[in-house]
Amino acid sequence: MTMHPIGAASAMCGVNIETIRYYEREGIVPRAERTPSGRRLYGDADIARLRFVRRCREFGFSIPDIRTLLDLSAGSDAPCAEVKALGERHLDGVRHRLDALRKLERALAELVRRCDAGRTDCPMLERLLKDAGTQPSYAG
Amino acid sequence: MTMHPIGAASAMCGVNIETIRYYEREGIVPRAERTPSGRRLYGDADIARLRFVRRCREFGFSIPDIRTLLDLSAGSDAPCAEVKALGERHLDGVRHRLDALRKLERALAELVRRCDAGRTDCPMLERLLKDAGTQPSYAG
DNA sequence: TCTACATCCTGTAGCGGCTACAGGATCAAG
DNA sequence: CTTGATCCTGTAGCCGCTACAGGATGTAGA
Repeated sequence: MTMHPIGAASAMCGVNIETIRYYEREGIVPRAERTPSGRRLYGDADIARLRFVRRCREFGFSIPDIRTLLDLSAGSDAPCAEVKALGERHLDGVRHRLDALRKLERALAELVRRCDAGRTDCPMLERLLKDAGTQPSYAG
Repeated sequence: MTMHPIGAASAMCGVNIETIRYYEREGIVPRAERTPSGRRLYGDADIARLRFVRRCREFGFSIPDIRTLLDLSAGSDAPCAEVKALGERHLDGVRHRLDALRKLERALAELVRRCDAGRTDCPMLERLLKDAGTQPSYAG
């Protein structure tokens, strides 16, 4: 099997070198094989695993979630129900953050809109100084 | 002036005790007055400032941004233009995150939707394992 | 007065998920 | 044989808190 040093592996999987080493420290990917001088070597399976992790991160899964997904994908029994449940929990979380961020965007847009540049008194500062109007509840 | 210990001040401004101390360490609020035994004491102006900081945080402003807002509100010249500019920059950032999160939500919803619990093969895992379909680009 | 218990103090470490060094070893090409 | 790229380990920093440990002080009741 063709083995690649970490730089090439990084380019192939789209995960930055430092992050690959971090994943190894965290046990997300197994300790890589080494050359006699101690340099890491990656085969196709390793690179596939790193790509999987990257894709999971792009979908916003946490490191513990990814650990679970890796365990489920390694197990022999049908994991689909559990995978789906995990995905749904994550989706719920994302939707909550989305709601919070939408509220924040509205409140912030309103705050800025009321602000006419060039005047002496500043409505935006005043609203931040006093209690007034719609308060966002930011969580994202 | 009536002075309050940190617990009462915390209740009045809605900022947690540890966070108040953190703000003091960071120089967001000035070092509080002390009793002879070294306990912090807060007056109305201190509590108003803490409330201001809390409100800024609820609008998602960063600590450095809040420092700037505090400087602007303390200055004697008309700060509205700068305040507005800062608000707009922040709003831009929020909108970018909102876009990213919306894309993520769509991609994730699609990923989960395709997953029928109970089957042996798992489409969700497969899509994470292989390159396929819409990839989110998560940044929030 | 003694005893509980609440509140406060400083200082430090942890969270997540990286990222950015320092300081050194090793490798490939010319 | 030199240059420069690549790699190694280990540690610290990012953000905005939060959670201790271990101790001092304050307050209220018996």
